[in-house]
Amino acid sequence: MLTLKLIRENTDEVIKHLAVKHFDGSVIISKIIELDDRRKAIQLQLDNNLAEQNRIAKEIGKLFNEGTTEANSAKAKSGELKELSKSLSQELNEVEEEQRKLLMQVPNLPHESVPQGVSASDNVVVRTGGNIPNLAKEALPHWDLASKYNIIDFELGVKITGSGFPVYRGKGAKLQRALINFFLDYNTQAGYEEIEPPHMVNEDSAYGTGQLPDKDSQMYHVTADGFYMIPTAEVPVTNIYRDVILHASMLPIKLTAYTPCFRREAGSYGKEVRGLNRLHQFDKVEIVQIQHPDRSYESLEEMVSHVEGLLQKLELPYRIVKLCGGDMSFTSALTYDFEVFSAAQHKWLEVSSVSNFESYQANRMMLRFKEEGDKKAQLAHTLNGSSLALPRIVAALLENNQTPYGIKIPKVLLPYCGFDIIDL
RNA sequence: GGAGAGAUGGCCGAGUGGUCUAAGGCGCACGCCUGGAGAGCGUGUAUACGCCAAAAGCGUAUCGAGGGUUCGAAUCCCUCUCUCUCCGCCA
Repeated sequence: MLTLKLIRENTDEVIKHLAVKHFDGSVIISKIIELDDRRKAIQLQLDNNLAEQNRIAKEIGKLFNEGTTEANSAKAKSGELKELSKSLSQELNEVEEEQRKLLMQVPNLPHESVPQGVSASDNVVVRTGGNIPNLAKEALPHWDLASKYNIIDFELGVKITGSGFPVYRGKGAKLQRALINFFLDYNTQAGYEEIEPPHMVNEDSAYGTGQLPDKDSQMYHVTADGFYMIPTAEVPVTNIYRDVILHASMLPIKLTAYTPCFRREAGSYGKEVRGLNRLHQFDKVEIVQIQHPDRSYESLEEMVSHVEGLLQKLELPYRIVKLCGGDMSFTSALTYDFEVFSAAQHKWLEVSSVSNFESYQANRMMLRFKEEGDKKAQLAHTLNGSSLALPRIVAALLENNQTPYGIKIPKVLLPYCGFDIIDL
């Protein structure tokens, strides 16, 4: 959520920047400011009114203490004021709610370095690495390899739950565990504190990171208890600091967590989602940083090279793209996507998305910090990224490393797997 | 799931209708004292919104959340949430 201060003080700038995200803010912004003027006027009147009521009540209290029980005219006056206060505060609530609703509809401002563009094809490739293998003509896509070596069973998942819930078995299951451990170790060595958070969250948390109200159809909702299955560890982990005021000296806070992720992804079926390409449940290791506004872009770059290091160790061909205005998420100010090349599908697959949300999430969840000696708390910046999402990494590993005699496992995973090849 | 007890500031904890402008303590910050430290003494110690060009200052709200009674609610009433204890169930 953008701050009212920013909207009021830099109205034209805000509208101009929103246009990069192809969001026409002119009408909604002026509506928000208009509501804000009304809000202030109402609150001034209400506050004065309440102050008068308080004054009368104290006076009556004084009379009682002095033994006088007659205070009927004051009581009547207070009654009138109370009526007025009631309608004013109702009006105030309505205005505030309407303003909040509008504010929630305004996306985060893109950073000035965000490239212009409307779709993924306008994203800018900033770096590439690794080598794309030359596979034989008879090379198999990962879903065929998965069944050939009996390491992932998609049909069995359908029987147990439904499509998009694969069953990993044998070396396939072990590979999952190896990747998770490898990622977590790599992150904690870089100073991230390991967190194991709840896999379901309440409504407040879902609002805090922005999954609600607009993306509720993407989350599994446990209606009996009002919980949501987490679509990413970002939600529970970032919400650790909801309604918290930190000391500036505690920044940056760096956290990492492995969790399964649950996404309904309603309505998307077909070739694009075959095999591991898109699932309802998948494993992911996430990194989160809470940082001082002056240093959040340094952190973003640090997180980008951190994730890049993982892909290099896995010896996968990758590219890093900077998302254009039209392809960015609602809440992000700047996002780098990481893609690996899946050689049998001849496709780049997104395996990580590293973003700086600046104060957009922090404002929504009241995550602030106080500078030593300062009286006023200010909003922190939040950042997060995957390091990494497993299924597409597995897809690329299987396809790219296939040989006639089995699938080779990257050296870095050997201590975690205990094997260096998946064969028959 | 059943029965009971609770929820007060950064923390502990008092407070059952009117100087609550929330006692007291701990912690923290600053000052005095000291050769230095400690002890002691003193002062201060939340958040949001609004008024004000800004600061100072002032106003309003906040004692788990929401509603109600009353001129006046931390205190009384209703609803909800959460925590604890006991029982039941359970990895």
